[in-house]
Amino acid sequence: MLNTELAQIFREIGLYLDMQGVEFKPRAYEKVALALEALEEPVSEIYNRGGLKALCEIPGVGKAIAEKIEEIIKTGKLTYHEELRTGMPVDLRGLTAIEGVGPKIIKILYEKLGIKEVADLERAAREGKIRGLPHLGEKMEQKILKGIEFVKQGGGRFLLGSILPLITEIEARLRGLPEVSRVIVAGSIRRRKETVGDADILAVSPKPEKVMAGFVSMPEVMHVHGQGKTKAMVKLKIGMDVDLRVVGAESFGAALNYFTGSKDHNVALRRIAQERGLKLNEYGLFRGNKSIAGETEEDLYKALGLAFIPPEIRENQGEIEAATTGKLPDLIGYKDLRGDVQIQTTWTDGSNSIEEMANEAKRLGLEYIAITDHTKSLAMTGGSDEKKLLKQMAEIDKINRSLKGITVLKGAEVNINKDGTLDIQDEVLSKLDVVGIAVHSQFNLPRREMTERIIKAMRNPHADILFHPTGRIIQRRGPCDLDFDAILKAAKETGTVLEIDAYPDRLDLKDEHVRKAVQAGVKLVIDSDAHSVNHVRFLEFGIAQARRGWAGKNDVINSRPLKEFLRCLKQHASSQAKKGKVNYDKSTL
DNA sequence: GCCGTTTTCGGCCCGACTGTTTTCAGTCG
Repeated sequence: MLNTELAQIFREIGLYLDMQGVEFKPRAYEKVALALEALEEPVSEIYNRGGLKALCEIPGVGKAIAEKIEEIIKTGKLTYHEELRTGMPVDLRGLTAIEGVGPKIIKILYEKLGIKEVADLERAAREGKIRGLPHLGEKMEQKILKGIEFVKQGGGRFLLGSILPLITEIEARLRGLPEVSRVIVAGSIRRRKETVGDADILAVSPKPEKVMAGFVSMPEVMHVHGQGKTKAMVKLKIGMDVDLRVVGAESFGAALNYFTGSKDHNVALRRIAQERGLKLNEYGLFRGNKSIAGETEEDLYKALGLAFIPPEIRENQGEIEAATTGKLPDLIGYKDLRGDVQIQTTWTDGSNSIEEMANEAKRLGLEYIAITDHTKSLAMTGGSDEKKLLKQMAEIDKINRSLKGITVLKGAEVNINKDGTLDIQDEVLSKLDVVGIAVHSQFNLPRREMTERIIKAMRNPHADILFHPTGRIIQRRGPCDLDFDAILKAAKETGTVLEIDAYPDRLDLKDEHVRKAVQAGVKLVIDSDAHSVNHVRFLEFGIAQARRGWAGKNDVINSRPLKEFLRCLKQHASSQAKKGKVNYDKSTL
């Protein structure tokens, strides 16, 4: 039983209890569902390792839920859940995915019309049977039909990198309205989550109605869900919902904090406020009726006794504890990178030349780049063999002689064969400055075989960086099944650096892996995986991912000047150490 | 049902908007 399946059982119990009007328990079950989904280790393994006691260490799991988990692991089902489902056998997951449909409405639909699944609901709505039910009228009937349509279109989440340009433009346009003094995009976009479900925009204005009117009449808007005095909700033509909220300047910080989330982070902050006899809402932090903070987020955190917490790590994953004890990490900054070390060119499947890529990187303020075209077993990209690589190296030498202000390093994205060997001979690899290794085929090997394959490749003395370590492509391909802890251990042992591939649909490593790597003391690079000059700017998404994983500047070696960067790579470190030029000590890297 | 350097019992985040209402329930974030 997968963690997500367990989570779904508990989520459904929460919904059933919600229907019955039970207080507080629904939230306990929902919370446990989220906690289980966030776990990397299979719950069954936790149980096998430490029984009920170990289960109780999962946040939100107490004695009662631990016993329920045990029952599911032992029997494959949960009697309590089965009983609830027998009482109302409906497709909770499908129905709650429809906007405006929650547990109470589902109960009414089932009891009055016998609706069990989305298809039943759609039919009933089309036949006009929804209107007239308690709490349901003609408008809800239409809203439900629209919601079903949206779900059918696969509506859901959007890649951060694909929607950020549009949202930034909308933000700029709002800022241009004469009635508006401040605008900022909050929500999961401000936290730089890799995918976002909607956009939350916050504005300060003395005339909210005018701002609302300007917002809902923008050409990108397809539908207005709702429009009040201070809040409007629309759906854009691209299918994404955008909420706009207008507040007064005195509440800007509190509102920004509230709309940035995450929800869990906010709940935790409010609890802290409460413990101090205060009340926190989107208008400010209050003692009685008196606001004691709220104009800026900095004030707010300070008044709660916390250091300022960067938006990227507001997930209630330990950042609040760290902020109380002064142990927040000093995150890498958006301007801290000095080089980009994965770049493809027209030599293989890129669309720009080495010089063009170098000039773009220079324009963005970088000091060095590594050209890392594909290698021969990736035939469809025209991957380089040894001969072509040597030719490219000579070409790079030539380019470096004429290029000013940026250095081009010789590299390759070397393919890892199925057996863990590399598809370029060591003799040629030894001549490269940067050897990236990557899996590009046979993604579905069993966990053990895949892990051993990659570790074997990492043990090659010339392999410097493991590119896109899990191989996932967001919304298209899941990660390879591998033992990430074993990969980290091998990285530490061999001095192999792990990549954060900043390409918006890769972002591989992802945030939680980054955090593990940082904790393990494994070094990272952030690079763009650019295949065109327009892609080098993707570095910002990689930096965001690194920040979400609590990485500091020190953890990311391409934040260092060129010479230092090279010293951090295996082959350079060891070869120069041999020559007695550098005191190579992995522990200081 | 969970949780605890104020608690093993008594708390559990808070408000906007909509649609259905005749003062509010449900959903959402």
